[in-house]
Amino acid sequence: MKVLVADDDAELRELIAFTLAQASYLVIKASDGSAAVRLFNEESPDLVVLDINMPGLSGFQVCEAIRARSRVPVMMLTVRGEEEDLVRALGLGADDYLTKPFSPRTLLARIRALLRRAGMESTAPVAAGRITLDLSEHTVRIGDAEAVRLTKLELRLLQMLLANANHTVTSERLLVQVWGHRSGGDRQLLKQLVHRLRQKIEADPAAPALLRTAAAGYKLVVD
Amino acid sequence: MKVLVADDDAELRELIAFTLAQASYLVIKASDGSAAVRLFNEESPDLVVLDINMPGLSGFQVCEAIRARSRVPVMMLTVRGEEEDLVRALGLGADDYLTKPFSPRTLLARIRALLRRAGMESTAPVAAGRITLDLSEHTVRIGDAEAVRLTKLELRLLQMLLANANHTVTSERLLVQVWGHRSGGDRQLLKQLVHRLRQKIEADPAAPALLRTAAAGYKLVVD
DNA sequence: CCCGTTTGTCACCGGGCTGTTACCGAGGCG
DNA sequence: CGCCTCGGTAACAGCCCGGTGACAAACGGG
Repeated sequence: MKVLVADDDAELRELIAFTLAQASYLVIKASDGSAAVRLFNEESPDLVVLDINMPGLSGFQVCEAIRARSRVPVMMLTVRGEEEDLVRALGLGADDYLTKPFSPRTLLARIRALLRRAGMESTAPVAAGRITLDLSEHTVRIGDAEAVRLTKLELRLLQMLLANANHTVTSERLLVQVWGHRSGGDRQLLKQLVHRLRQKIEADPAAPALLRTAAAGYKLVVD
Repeated sequence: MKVLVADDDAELRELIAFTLAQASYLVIKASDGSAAVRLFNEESPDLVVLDINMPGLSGFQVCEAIRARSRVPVMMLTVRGEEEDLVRALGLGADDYLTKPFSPRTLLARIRALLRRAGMESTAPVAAGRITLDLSEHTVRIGDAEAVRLTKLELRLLQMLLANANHTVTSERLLVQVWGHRSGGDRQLLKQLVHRLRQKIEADPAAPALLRTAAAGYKLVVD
């Protein structure tokens, strides 16, 4: 599950990101409004956490831009006592809000409630280069080829790699994100999963062009 | 639209009641928890506003009693800073909450959002493609075929799928929407219900053309 | 209260997913 | 050269999950 967190307050942003990562959400961070809009288009998150007060584009404007093309759940962050903000945010299509300060537990409970309500059906597929991932259908399409059906784990792995396209992701991190393992040691699982995924997405699985082995991990190469 | 308001604070209760009445909701008032449960059973409201701190039965207990038999939207009222309360309330199946004090405008906005989510305020389309649902008659018609009578649960399931025609709806979401289950334990129920519904609406139930199994859920395929 | 309908539960099957073990080959190093 | 490590590959077995049938429990109208 991918979550976009947009807040210009670095400390709060990292706290939220850490909390969500601990709960095995895949977190994408934005430090201002325009970055939030760009990352939303690039990453197609399943949920967006938006601070209202941001330099450049405000949370309202970001919310509006998102709502123009998606019904993804949006949670707004506000300072206490600004009721006008709440009414306006809900009017723009935000699904919920939190009043700062809030506890990590509260944040998690609300986010889970939102995702439960929304049924987490991100209609928009995730894409990078020639690779298009359809999370709701559990399929991936390479270029013009036919869509390939993926298993749950394969989907998670590919989602992680796609979120870091052209960058190496360490085996350690993949283990944590895909299986939730806290300790290392279980590399065999990853080896097998990579192998099975290559069988499905590589033209020549023996000579990987997309899912490459890199130092201490793997990397998804897109054009 | 009928709303049950339960709060032992007479002043706040009347303010809420007045606000809702102005917005042309029909309001039923309860001044303690046991009255709330009794009135809920007698009146079958479309939405419940529950104060957590009440003499006798607390808002938690009332919420629990309501959730044992209904999926009606529940909004909890809490005092500021009691984050534990929020987590507990959402865990018990409450759909939203408000922190006292709040403005009438905020209350109205949140209640409307809740009703919109529950699909009670929108004119939910009861038809898509060749499939036509008659909610009052509990029947469904496929193309020119004769209308088929459905049970309550079958109707709810089909209604959910129809509202998301051609899109996968996760099992988790279906469980919540049809039975109101909070924990995702019981897949057997869904399996059986899908099976029974297929017997009624599919030409060849062994090879489903309409109600197809999809990754992590089901999908209603319409042309 | 009785009886048919509806709903929940149990058992079983079969297929695909996943974890495990074993083995191979390449490369590093004494 | 022998040993070790590490990634890739294959094979296998257990497990999970969806489909199905049978039956019990709960419900509901006469």
